[in-house]
Amino acid sequence: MARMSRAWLVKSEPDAYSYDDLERDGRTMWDGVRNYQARNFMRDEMRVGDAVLFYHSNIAAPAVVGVARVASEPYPDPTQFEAGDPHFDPKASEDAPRWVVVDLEPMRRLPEPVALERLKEDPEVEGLALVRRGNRLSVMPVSHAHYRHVLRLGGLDPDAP
DNA sequence: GCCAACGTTGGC
DNA sequence: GCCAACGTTGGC
Repeated sequence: MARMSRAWLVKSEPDAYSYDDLERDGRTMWDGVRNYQARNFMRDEMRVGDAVLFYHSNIAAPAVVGVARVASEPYPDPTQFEAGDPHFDPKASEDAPRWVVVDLEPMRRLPEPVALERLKEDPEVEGLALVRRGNRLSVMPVSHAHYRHVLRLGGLDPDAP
């Protein structure tokens, strides 16, 4: 039996890379993740076809703004090998890569962005890592129930293709 | 292995 | 711009 697809949330500062940018590019390499917990989720659990909530962070009104799709298996993050790159890691080598990426593709923009402020007062999303105090993870798992709820809040039918 | 200092994230 | 909450680093 095929693996059940999973749902995730990724954060991005829109000044650095926004959902608009993802739609413009059509596909992007999700590079620069330098946190072990986030890395482990990507490396060990993210697979092609998984759904991804795309969240804009570090702005006046942080919000989930769209849905993306994991478009590749995890593979070594090339920026870790590039001296001079902001994400260069001198302790990583081609033989022993430390960091991974996946490719992401845009799926649907949410007709109504779902603000963090909105989620924080919603008992339906209790347990969602995003609304836990002090959470700084940039890649986190989202339950199917929470994923579907966020889509509905954003004005999408979770059962529509 | 402890823990203080430091750096980063990200909401506000 | 502030600062709380973390994660990492490095001296010991």
